[in-house]
Amino acid sequence: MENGAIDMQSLPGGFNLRLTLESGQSYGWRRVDGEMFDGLDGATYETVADGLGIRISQEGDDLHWRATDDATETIERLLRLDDDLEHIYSTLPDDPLLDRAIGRYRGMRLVREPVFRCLISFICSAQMRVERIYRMQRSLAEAYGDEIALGDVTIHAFPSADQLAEATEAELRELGLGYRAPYVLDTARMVASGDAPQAAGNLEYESAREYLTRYIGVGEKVSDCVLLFSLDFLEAVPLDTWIRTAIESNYPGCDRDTYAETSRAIRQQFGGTYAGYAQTYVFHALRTGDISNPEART
DNA sequence: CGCCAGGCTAGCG
DNA sequence: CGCTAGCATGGC
Repeated sequence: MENGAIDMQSLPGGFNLRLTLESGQSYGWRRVDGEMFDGLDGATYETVADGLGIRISQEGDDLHWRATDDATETIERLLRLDDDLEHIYSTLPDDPLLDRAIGRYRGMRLVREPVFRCLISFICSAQMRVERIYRMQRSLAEAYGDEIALGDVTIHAFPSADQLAEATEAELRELGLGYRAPYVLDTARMVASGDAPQAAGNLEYESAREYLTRYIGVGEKVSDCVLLFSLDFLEAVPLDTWIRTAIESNYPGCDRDTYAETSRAIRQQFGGTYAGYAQTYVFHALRTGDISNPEART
């Protein structure tokens, strides 16, 4: 077991652990000192990544961690501490909605999620409330994942594709996955048989989005989530219900006939390269109701 | 009770 | 191709 702290004082744009892990991007961290969204500061979270059991919490400019081995590089990668947030903010457009979201959520970073659990998480996300998605992924981890001992606590890893491929559809329905159960199972079996989603990483963005729809339960929107939250396509803008609402009210010129065309328009509206950052700030603001949309029709 | 949630698939025309 | 009915489950 090792302990450490990462000093984030000099990190451009800062860092906010709670916003980063409770904004519906990653469903792979479990909050251990309370339920998700209960608003407590100094929250503590656990996950397993790179085979390491990790527990982290934030106190001011320090990100404290305890892990089964040195987890510094893993944490920096998972939480995108390599992103220059100030530069990214500077590429996003000035508009009332985005300005207020950035002002309120300064330090919220995108995540760089392990791709298989990201894929499964967002297959499960279809027609599902964010709060329930967290519980579903935790159920999958407890039912099929490895148990990692960290001191006197046990952390459940998200199952590998091989592990999840051994489940049955009936079991997954028992966990409350509903009609997504066969999607999850078929996708896990595809990945387990060697069809790796990482292959999308070598493609140009729109080709990559098309590529991931090969998996059962993955359409354009879920594909965009995987590209954005796992595969470093920061220009990806998942067109979910909240973003579509924002497009209608705030960026009506971006509303087109097809997903692909609306995607191009909103990506350009959000400054191109880091458009996915804008998407995530707007998504969190509208979903939580933290910010009343200045352009919304009442 | 009805409605809706980070949509997708299959099966039409 | 584009379009849409149907889909599980739980919380309000």
